[in-house]
Amino acid sequence: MPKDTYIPCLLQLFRHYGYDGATLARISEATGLGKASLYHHFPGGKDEMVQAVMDYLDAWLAEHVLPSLQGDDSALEKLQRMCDRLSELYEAGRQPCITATLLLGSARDLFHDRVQARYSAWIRAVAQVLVDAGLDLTTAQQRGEDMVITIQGSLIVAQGLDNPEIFQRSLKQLPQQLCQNLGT
Amino acid sequence: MPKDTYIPCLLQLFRHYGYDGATLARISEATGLGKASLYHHFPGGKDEMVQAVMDYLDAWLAEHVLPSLQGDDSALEKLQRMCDRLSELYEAGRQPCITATLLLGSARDLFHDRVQARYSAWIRAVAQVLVDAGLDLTTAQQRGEDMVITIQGSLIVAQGLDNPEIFQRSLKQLPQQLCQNLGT
DNA sequence: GTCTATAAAAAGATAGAC
DNA sequence: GTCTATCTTTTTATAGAC
Repeated sequence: MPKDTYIPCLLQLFRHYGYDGATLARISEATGLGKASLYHHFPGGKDEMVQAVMDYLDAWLAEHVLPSLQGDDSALEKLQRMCDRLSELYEAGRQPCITATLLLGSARDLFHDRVQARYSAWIRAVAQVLVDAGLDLTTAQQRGEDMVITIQGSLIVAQGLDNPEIFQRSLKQLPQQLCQNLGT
Repeated sequence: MPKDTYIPCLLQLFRHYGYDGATLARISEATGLGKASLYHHFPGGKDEMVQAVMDYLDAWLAEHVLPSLQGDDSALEKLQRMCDRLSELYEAGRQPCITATLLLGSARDLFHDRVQARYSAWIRAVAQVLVDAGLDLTTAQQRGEDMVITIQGSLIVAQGLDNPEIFQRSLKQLPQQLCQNLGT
């Protein structure tokens, strides 16, 4: 089997257990591969596995999320499309975000740069949509930050209260909030 | 030294490294205690250490945060006082939250109940303030959830972008947002 | 590409002296 | 209450056969 086959499984493991908690024993069991086979696909060990998962997600975001912000329709419609895609990514609030998991463990230093780059790009893309809709740059930037804050926060709280609907409600209200006081 | 001495140090370790990442070696180095001494104070090992940290935080919240929601002044003033206390707890956005760290690792099952209880109590307390100020119960409950979402989310993003000011800005805007459309 | 077997290192935990 | 020494288990990683 080509190594890409195992990426979704690795994503699942790392976002649930974190870098330290996703042990080779667990990974071996979940993928059905022996440890030696895992090192055949990922000679760099867990480090390389996480990088591969991040590559996969970067591609997914570039293909499915960011394009939803393009087009001729209104900012509100763009942001609603984006939220629909994000709901898929996090399975309607039932799945944690791997960036949060990586930021909050001992592997922070290893992956911080990648997480920072992704957050920045994402915030920038949303801010651009709002600037195009007539908002000033500073406010647009803040609302981009607010979007990531709301996504990450509602995923945490959904986990903490064991209630995915908290994520769903937040996501539903998000586009309206981001478009508040837009001239158009 | 009595064991309470080491609680703040343990809090620091667990919220930064998570349950798995806070190894006995690191704990030993940070506290200056040998492993055997750690087991003298905490016979249950790391599990008991985390429980002790959670006890400490529950007491801190009960003593410093929840009382700020009592009194005769306005909802806005109460929530502003609460936010000031939270800023201390998270050192103005430079420290992660231990509940998020515990939810996102392999120790989730061990501590989920405590995290859930804390979130619920906190949400309830804020909702009560808003109900007393005239808001309907459903909206008040949602705003309580929004408060935890904003706190947790902005701490994550502040970590991810290495910029504590994101937390500070969110916290500053939070009381106004929670009091939106209040009759009084 | 996958396996069994094994090694090497790290982590959790305990015994017993001081 | 703290230490050194030791033990057990887990985890990461590799060698080499198929």
